[in-house]
Amino acid sequence: MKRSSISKKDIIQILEEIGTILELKGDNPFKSRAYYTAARSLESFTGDLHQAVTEGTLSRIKGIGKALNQKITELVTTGKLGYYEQLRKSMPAGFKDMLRIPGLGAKKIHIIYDKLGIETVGELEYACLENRLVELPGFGEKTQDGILLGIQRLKKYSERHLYGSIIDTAEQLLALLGKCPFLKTSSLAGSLRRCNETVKDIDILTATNHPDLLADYFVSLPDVATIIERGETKIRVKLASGLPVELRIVSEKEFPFALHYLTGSKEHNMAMRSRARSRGLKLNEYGLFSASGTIACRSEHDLFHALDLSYIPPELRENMGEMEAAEKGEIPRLIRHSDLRGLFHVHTNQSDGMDAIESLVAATKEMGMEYLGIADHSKSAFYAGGLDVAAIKAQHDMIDRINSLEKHFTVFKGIEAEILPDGSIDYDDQTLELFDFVIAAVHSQFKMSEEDMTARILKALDNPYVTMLAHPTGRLLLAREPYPVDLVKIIDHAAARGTIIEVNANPHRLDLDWRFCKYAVQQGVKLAVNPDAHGIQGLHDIRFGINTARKGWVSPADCINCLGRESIQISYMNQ
DNA sequence: GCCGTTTTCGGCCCGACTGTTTTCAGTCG
Repeated sequence: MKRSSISKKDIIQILEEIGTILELKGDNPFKSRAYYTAARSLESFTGDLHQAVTEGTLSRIKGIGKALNQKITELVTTGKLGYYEQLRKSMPAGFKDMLRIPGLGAKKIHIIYDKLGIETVGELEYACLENRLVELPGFGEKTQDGILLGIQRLKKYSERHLYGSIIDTAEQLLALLGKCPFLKTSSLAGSLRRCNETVKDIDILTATNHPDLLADYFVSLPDVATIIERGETKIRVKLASGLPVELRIVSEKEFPFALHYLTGSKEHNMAMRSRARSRGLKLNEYGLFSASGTIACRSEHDLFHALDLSYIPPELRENMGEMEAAEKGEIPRLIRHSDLRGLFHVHTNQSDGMDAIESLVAATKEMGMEYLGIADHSKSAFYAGGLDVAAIKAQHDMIDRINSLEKHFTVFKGIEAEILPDGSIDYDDQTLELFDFVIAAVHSQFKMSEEDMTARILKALDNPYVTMLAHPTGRLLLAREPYPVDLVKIIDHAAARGTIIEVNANPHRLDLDWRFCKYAVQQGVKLAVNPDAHGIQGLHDIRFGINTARKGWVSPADCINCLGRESIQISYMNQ
């Protein structure tokens, strides 16, 4: 069979775009949903697409039937899809951007196009300013104002935010709400509660007997800048920073159902509701109902049990296998912050870190850890003050001195060594031998082909001194795309060689991605949740890495830094 | 376009809010 060079990512994007175009064309909404569903299925599919096409196993993937099988096969073999090309030609390119304007959907975009001939966001903005939308059927002054405001906001704010950059704001908001005398219970919900790496807004759920008074309290909080929407149970506002917040208000009795509903994901909710429906029940955010009445649940645990499922932690609710696992009672005991016994990948002021080893040791002990793995940059990272051999020896002397004074704590000697473009490590074996562990990392030459980059990293993993692989894709969330690399190959190779893969906890990285953690764990790869700290403050980023690991189905047994210091020394440190 | 313990056709999660309407359509999550 012929094969094109089209990537899985390209295919996913095309399927999503087809879904969007069908939506815009006013086609059967379930058809467009089928394309979105297929795109999501491919996202979590870790097999080789070319192989699946060759072997005819594509239709085994959930959500891919006859038609999508054909289309994906065409994409994989030719790199193109006639249906998609035609579809794209049949609709102005600007419609896709218009769909991003809040309050504007497929139907309204069509009316605007049919009556005014508007095809782009720019034209639309101009038409609003000329007051030309108000006369359209179903439109009015407020709609036009809303669209104009939406366009301006779209220009001003990026749509997504890093989890790490808004979780504090969210928790502060929750704490402020906690001071309201009418509040009974509250919780964060939405993608923030599911610990997604980036989120669109803050979702908060509250229970009270006095919805009006709680709502008044909320909208009068000093940080609330504008009220976007205010109903009896749902309020949407923007904070002064531009961050959207949605508050839902329910009764205490409804709280568990609403919490589950508002936590999502949407796909998980749909699966839950389908499951309820198939048992003759109805599930919504207010309760679980049978023909004879309501089924009381005091917690989310009760709700899952009522549907014959074991409890599914919020992080796993992505409809990526959690329903099936919960049905069989196979949800793993996910890793927790308190399982951690030590931290690797910490930089000192000897390369580009801010603090001295002694301070980092004290801070790590304060966190209840038994060991600390120092890993400054290696010599090729001159931009970061990478260590030459003399500096390494000086650092090791210092670590020896510290260790000689510590009875219940060990500092391990490590290095974040550069994987050079040819896949070699930037120290000779003699130098590498000096370390307890070596973290291999790519920091240069990102613009290689996927094939070359994969070969580069595979070769580095073959180096017997390499203990673990740092941030496998080099991505910076919302800032820099991952370099092209075949993660499945990397993970398979790490499994074969016993190389550890890092889950980098820096909130800008969170790399290895949770979608691949699950695959790595299934292949028997051990992971290390590493802070990649450049100072004492950065040590606490570890919590973001724990979130990612939990989302990736990682249990304590899969994570080497859940081992005590003696076990880790024996099992994983170079002798 | 997918799917099957209401199965090969006829469903597909379900409700809140807004704005434009006189009872609902569109959008959103």
